[in-house]
Amino acid sequence: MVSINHVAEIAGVSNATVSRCINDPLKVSKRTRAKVQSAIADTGYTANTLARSFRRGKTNMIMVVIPSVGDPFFTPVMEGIRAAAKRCGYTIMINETQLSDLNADEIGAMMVSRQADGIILLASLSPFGNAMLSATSKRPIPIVIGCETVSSDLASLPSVHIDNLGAAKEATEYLISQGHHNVSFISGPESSLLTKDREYGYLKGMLASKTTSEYVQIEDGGMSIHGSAKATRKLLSQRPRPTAIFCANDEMAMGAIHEIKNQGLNVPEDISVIGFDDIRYAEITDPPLTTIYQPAEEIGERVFYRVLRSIEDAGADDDMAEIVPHKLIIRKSVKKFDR
Amino acid sequence: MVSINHVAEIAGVSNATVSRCINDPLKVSKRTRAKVQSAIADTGYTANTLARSFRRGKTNMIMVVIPSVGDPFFTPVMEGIRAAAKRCGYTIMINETQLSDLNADEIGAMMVSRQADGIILLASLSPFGNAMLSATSKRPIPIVIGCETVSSDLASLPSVHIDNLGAAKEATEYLISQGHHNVSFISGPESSLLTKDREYGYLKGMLASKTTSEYVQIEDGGMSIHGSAKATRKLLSQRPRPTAIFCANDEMAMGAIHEIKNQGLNVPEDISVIGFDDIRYAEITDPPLTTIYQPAEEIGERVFYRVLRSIEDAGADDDMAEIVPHKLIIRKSVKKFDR
DNA sequence: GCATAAAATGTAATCGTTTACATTTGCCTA
DNA sequence: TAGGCAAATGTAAACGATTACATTTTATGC
Repeated sequence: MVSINHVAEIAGVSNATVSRCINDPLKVSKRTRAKVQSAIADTGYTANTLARSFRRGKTNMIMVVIPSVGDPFFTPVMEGIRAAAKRCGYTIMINETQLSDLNADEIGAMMVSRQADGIILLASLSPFGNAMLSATSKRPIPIVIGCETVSSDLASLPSVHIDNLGAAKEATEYLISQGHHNVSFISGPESSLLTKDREYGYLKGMLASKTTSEYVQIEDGGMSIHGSAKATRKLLSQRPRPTAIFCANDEMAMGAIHEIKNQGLNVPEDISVIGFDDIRYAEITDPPLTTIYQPAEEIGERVFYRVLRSIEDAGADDDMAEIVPHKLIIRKSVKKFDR
Repeated sequence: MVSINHVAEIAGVSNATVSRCINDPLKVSKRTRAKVQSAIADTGYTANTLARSFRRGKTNMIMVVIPSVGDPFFTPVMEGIRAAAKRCGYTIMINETQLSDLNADEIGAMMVSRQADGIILLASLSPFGNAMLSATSKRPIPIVIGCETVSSDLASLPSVHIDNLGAAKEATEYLISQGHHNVSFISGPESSLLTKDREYGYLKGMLASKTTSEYVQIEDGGMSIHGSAKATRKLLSQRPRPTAIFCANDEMAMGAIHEIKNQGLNVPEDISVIGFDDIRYAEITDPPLTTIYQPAEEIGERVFYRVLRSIEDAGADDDMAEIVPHKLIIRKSVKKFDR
C-alpha cells in the first residue's frame, strides 16, 4: 500500500510537505504543490484514515446506536442526522444493538474505544445505565439521546425528544372526546422508557374521570406486528369489548387493525384505533391511521448538532432535555362513539 | 486518557507484557498476569482501538453500504449479516448511501481508506462502476454484492442474490395462469439493476404469447409508496384497464393497493396485485399480499461469510454469483380472472 | 547587493499498539 | 552445581500520519 512517504519520495519532497499539501495547501508553494499532486495522482495515494485518526485523536465519525434499523420511524430520524452530518463533514456509522444486548458497559466501551467522536443513542437506557453514563467522568466522548425519554430523577443525559407523556395523554383525551370510555392500551416492552411514558400518558388521560378510569386495560404488544395482533385478540375477547385501542406505535396499530378485521369487525365502525409516530405507512393503512406525529427529521438534525456542539466545545456539555413539538394527526381510524 | 504504558508502569512490567496479557494471556505467567489485570482494573484502561487497528492493519469491521436503511426488505438481510458477524467477532458498520450519490469512486475511496476489512454492497452499481471495481488491482479489500444483480457481460463482482429475472417471470406467469392478460408492471428506478431484471422477467413472461404481449405496459413507481400510487392512478385511467398489476417491490404494491381502493375499486375483485420481496407487512396488508419471497436473512448470512472468506484468504477472491432460491407466496391479492 | 522578515520546507518526535528479537529467569538433568 | 533449554519478560522498531521546531529559501526595502 502506498504511504505518504512513498509519495514524498516520488515528488522529491519531505513527507511533511506532502501532508501540508493535503491538509493546508496554502502553506505550500504552487510549484511543489503541483509536483506533489502529480505524485499523488501517479501513485494513486489515499491517506490511511486509521493512521490519521489515530494521530489526530479524531475520527470525524458519529456513532448512532439504534435498537432496530428496520423500524420505519427511524428512517426520517436517520435522514435528519445524515443530512446534518454531511453538511458538517462527519460520517455516521450505525450500530444496530438490540435492546436486550444494550447495557451501559457496552456503550461505555464503545465510547472509550475512540472509534467515534460522539454517540447518538436512539435507544433507551436502564436507569442504572443512565446513572452510569451520566457521570461525566465516564464520558470521554459526548453522548446525546434522541427520541427516547431519559429518566430525570436520578441523573440525566442530554436529549432531544417530544413530550411522550403529554402526547399520549392528548391522544387518549381525543378518544374520550369522541365518546369512548372503554379504551385499551397496547404497550411496548418494559425496557423502553419512551413506551412507559406513553403508558403513563394513557393512564393519566384515563384516570382523569371515573367513567373512563374503570376501563383501564393494558396489554403488552412487544412493539411488533405479531405481538400487537396477539394483544388485540386478547382485548377483543373481553366483555365489555373496548370501543377504542390506543397503540404505543404505528406498527402495532397496523397489527391491531389487521387482527380486528380478521375477526370480522370493522375499523373504525366497531373499534377505533389510534397509533403513535406517524410513520410513512400511516396514511396508507386501511383506514388511514389517526396518530401522533413526531418531527422525526428535525429530531435527527437537532440531536446531531447537539453532539457536534459538545465535540467542538467540551464545555458546552449540558444535560438538558430538548423538547420538540408533536401533533395529533386526525385521519380515519377513529370514529365518534355514541352509545 | 490512560494508555498501555501507564498500565505497564503501575503493574511494574513492560508494555509488551501488558499487550501480551491482553492478546495472548497464556504467554504470560500467572503472577504477572494478576498484577497486570489489577493494574488494568485500577486504571480503567481500555485499548485504543484506533491505534490497535492501525498497527495491526485490521479493523475487524465490515462496512455495509445500503441505499436506504428504512427499506423493510433490508431488515432481515441486516439481521442475517449481523448475526453472522457477531459469531465471527466482527462489527458491522452501516453506511447509508443514496443511490444517486453512489459512484464507484466513492466506494473505491472507502475501500482504500482501510476503515473496514471488507465491504458488503446491498446496492447496485452502474456497469461502469462495476467494471471499475471488478479490476482486482483496485480492490484492496474484498467486496461482495448482496441482493442486487451484477451485470454479467462486462465484468463482475462476487455476489449473492436470487434469480430476479426468473422470479419475476414466474410471478407474471402466475398472473397469466389465473386468466389475466392485461397485466401492467410498476418498476423502480433505472439505476437499480435488480429492478431492471424484474422488468425483464415481466417482459419475458408477457411476450411469451400474443394474447398477453399486446398488453405490456410499464410505469415507473420509483420504489416508493407515493410514486407507485401515482403510477397506479395513471394505469387505472387506461382503457382497457389492466386486470392485474405487478409491482417491483412490496412497498410499491402497498401504494398500489391504497390507490386502487381510493378509486373505489377492490383488490382483488376488480384488480389483482402482486408484489416482490415478502416484507413483514405483506401478510397484514388488506388483502394479504401475494408476492415473491426472498430468503433475506440467508442472503445476509451468506454474503457475510463470502466476504469473510476473502478477508481470511485473499486468494479465495472469486467472482461468482451465488444464486439462492426464491418462492412465490400465494395470499389473497390475486383472484382468478374470468372475463 | 545586503540585511531582514516572511514564506517554504525539512527534521524528527509523537500518537498507542504490536511484535521480532534479545535478554533474563526458572527449571531440570546429569 | 554447571549446563542447557524453555518460558517469561524486556527492548526497541515499526505502522502512517501530523506537527512543533529548526532550517533553508525567497521576497522586500533600502
